[in-house]
Amino acid sequence: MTRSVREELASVESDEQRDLCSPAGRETERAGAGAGAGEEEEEEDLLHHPEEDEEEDDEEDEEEEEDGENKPKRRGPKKKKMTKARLQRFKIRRMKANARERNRMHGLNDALESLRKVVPCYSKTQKLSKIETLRLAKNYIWALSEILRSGKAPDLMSFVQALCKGLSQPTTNLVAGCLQLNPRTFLPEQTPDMPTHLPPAGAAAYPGHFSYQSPGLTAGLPSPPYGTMDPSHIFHQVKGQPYGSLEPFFDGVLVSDGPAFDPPLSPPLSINGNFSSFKHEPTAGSDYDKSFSFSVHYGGGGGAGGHPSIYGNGGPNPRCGELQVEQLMGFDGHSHHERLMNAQLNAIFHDS
DNA sequence: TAGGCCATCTGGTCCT
DNA sequence: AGGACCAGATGGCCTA
Repeated sequence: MTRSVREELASVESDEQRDLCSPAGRETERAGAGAGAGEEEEEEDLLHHPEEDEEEDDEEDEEEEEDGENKPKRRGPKKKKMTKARLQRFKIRRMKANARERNRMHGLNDALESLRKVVPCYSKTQKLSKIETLRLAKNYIWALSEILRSGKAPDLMSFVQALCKGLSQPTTNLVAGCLQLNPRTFLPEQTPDMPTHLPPAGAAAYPGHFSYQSPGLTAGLPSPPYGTMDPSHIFHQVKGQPYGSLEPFFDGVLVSDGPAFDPPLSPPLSINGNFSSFKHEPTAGSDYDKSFSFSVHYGGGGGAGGHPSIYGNGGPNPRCGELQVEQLMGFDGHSHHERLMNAQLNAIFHDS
């Protein structure tokens, strides 16, 4: 091994060590038991390549010998012999490429994690899978676009239906858990005996409390702790953009009194209307095209420090007569939930 | 134990 | 030549 090759190899190896020390690198370590071991084996194989024993010097440009006269000439670039030096360079190149690929995937996963935090259902303990995160994000974007396009706010059921469209059952259950809803109340295929255009039984039966039914009623419902459906997600703001694209729609309603990135987490909103303008992709078995005509009031006093109206510790919203977001959060009590939400919001808004 | 999810490795392709 | 990106393969972990 030449000196330069040896140095480069050491450099790459130290890079990998750095990977192992980084947070993402711990994942590498976990999987390293599998793939990493395999890599070592392969490297061992490469190092003991049969051709290697034939040539010990650095002749790299020597062309591969033809196996025989009878064999047709191979097209394309001729393969070069794997000399020891070439083998080492190949190994180094491969290790570098692997490290880059790892970093790239870590970046991708970081971005996905950021996405998880801004879609409606976020939980550190019950992470959405990658594909479900993307699906939920797509639904979420679409639903918000519909709000902007139609100028009307959706009723909760329609909104949740839109969010859950195409999601797996467990994810749907998770979203339901976040909302403290029973998936049966908004999944048409799961409520054969209940017309989907009717208000959910839970809402009708418990006007002041959107109860979440026991997991036993819903196959595959994950165990607590669930994530939370943070209402601020619905009107999530982009860093540096006080109200993002929602500003025109909620112009005059939202209040900003903080620094550049200190958004009022729960703007005082009173939303009425239906989501009948929802247009869903044609999906087999999809029955989401029905229109609903509920109304949801998102009351709130706004301001720094959390969700005053949602938690009931701020200015009450007298306009909220039908269904308040706080009523959807059927946890034990405000203090507990507030802590939960604050922690989550901190994670969301101070993460990046 | 099968299936889902995930991280990683790897070789190919394209681009600079 | 080297980096970014991609898709396939592989093996580990977890859960029903």
